[in-house]
Amino acid sequence: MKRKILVTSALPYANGSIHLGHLVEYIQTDIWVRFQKMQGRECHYVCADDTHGTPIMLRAQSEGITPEALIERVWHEHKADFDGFHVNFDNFYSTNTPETRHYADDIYLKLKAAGLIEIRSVEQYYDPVKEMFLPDRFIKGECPKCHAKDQYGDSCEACGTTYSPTDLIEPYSAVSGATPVRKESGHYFFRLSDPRCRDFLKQWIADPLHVQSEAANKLNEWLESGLSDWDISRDAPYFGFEIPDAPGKYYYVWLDAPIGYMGSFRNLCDKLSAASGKPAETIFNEYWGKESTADVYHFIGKDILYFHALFWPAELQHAGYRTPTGVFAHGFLTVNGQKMSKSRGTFITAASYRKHLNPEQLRYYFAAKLNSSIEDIDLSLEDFTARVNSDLIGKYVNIASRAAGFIHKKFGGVLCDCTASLSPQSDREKTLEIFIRTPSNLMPPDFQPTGNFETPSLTWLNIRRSAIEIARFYESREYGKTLKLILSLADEVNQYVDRMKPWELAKQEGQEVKLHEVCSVCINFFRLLTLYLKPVLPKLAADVETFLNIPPLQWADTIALLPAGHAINPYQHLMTRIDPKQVESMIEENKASLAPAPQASPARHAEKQQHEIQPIAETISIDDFAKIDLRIAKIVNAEHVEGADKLLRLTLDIGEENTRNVFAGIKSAYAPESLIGRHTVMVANLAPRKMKFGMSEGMVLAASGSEPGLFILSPDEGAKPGMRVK
RNA sequence: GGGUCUGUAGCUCAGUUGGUUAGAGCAGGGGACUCAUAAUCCCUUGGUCCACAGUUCAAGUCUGUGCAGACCCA
Repeated sequence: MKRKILVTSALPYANGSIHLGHLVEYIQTDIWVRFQKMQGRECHYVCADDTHGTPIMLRAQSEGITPEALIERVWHEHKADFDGFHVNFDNFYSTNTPETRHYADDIYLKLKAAGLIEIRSVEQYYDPVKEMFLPDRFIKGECPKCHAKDQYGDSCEACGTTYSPTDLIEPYSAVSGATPVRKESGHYFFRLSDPRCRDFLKQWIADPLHVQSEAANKLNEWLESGLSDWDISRDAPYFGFEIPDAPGKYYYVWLDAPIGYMGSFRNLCDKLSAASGKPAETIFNEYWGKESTADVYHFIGKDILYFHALFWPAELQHAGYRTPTGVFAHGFLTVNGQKMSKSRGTFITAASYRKHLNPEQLRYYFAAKLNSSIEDIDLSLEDFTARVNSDLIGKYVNIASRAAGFIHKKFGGVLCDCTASLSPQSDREKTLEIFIRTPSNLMPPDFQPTGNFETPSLTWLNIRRSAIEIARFYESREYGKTLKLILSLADEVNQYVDRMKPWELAKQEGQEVKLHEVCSVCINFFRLLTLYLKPVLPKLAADVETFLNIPPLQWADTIALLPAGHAINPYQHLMTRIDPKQVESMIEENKASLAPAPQASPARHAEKQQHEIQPIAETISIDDFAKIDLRIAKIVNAEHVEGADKLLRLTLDIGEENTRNVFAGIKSAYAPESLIGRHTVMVANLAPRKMKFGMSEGMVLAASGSEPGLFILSPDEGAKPGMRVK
């Protein structure tokens, strides 16, 4: 029976852009999924945007849009990034969907029926101005230990101490600035401390197939120190799902995030059902039902291990679902050996990378660094350039390039029969052939995988026998080892070409047959190397399939040769080298990009990664500043501009006789109607600029950062059009 | 503060249950070649395995204590 596999990557939070740190995980997972599909397995890869929680709610408020509009916009942005990096989800969905709500309610109610939900009163800080309870990260104050100012409510960034927000000295709300007050409220807890949960988790973690050993160490530490109950509710106002039997209480975003895997998959089941005729519910149960024989794997960052390896299996177990087959945690990304940093220009978003460099080259480099452990991986930009150029262009692509010329110039683009030269020659080779055709880990002891491959048939045997090991490395997420092995095969092929010296054969009379054979053999070697690299380099592999004029490569194709007379297409460059200047300009652009909005909301979620603000620009004098004439402007009209993706046409009153016409690139963040009547700030003495849509007579000021979101300024009450800002 | 993980050549990394003289790729040096995107091939110089102490016939590998970095502490 076909092996059935469901794979997930952690859900990106709909409050920020995808960056290179996120991509480690999506690329790691995508490679694994592509490998499984090439093996002919029934594999589904689902993900979704994680859309709930206070940060989303506040961000939408500050942008003057609904949370639904915000998550809709971010979804499209995320989707474009994933497509750009060839991350091929079978379904990329959202947690703010009926399916996710259904399973959240279902799991909650089953846990409640099992007696695992308890209501308890919790005293928390409350913002009396905003009339809302404040999450720890939205309370700031002085660190009780080192007395650093403006620290978050959960831990001090200066001394690293962790504490509770009530320990802060002179706390204030990061939302309104008000002094928070303590207030009690009923919270819903998942009783993880129940012996049923503890006993189940203990045995679940003990199975080395479920989590890596490093992760098990960590999980056992939590188990041994005693599990606490988990607070799964939040008070209104909150953007999320209201708990069915508890008005004004919402599921904490971390409750419905993993359930989003189910929601996304259920949504996919509807599509699969339409194609297969099998009821969606049946398909769903084949993967999530208690008796499921399918595999379910979660790829996650090491920081969110406890959500996926403690809470999640315990929830599933006691709500009557199957538990994950495996939870695979990976490490974090550093750039040039350090945390990603905005000031160093190494906080690189997916969109920024795509502007300057080839996404598949990043896939290759990440794959070369990835293994099955939770160690961090480093993107060393110099090493990245050197390695991609040397491995991919110098070694691998070079093989096609050096064979294709002869095939076209001398043989009309047609291959000859390679059967004779690639069939086993000696008795030893014949033995090896049998081993390859009856997959087994046992190799004849006298077979040395490296050394002197004087015959092409031996090289061919070696390339094919490696399929077993390469597959094993992919399966166990040892991509670095996979690529090392594949590249050693590419070295062997280049050595073969060097020994055969086709450029000499081409000059000799009567050597045409030999030349044809050498080049055709080379193309066959190249075809298999491409097959092995395909999970990592899907786009390049597709280009090679076009070049070789063959159907999409599958793992089973490792046995066959291209037939005699097979015509290939003219060779075109398959990949260009990285110029270090491309990397430099990407870094420079990231350094130069506008300072991000100082968001109190951390973008920490499905994957956390550190944020910094842009460095302050060089000092200017008061006279320099005085040159800029800033005026209060009343927006008397605002409208869409036909044919413009980003612009709104604003009509501004600054007290002059005539109004000003200004084009502002704020369409993504504001509906025109919402702006009419507002006061804002404009640069009144900016040289008029002729644009495609008319003359722009100034500019309005808005804050933005590397994350999505744009925020125009508003003067305090009382400011009148035409007043100077200074 | 407690815990998990990491530290091997200029760079990026392999080093199985302790077992000969610690390996690879890149970079560097020398040579060959010119089909190929200045690619390729052959030869070659690099190491206090973070530090100190210990266990052992034997330690990169095991133990302890430091130092440095990453993450977690619901």
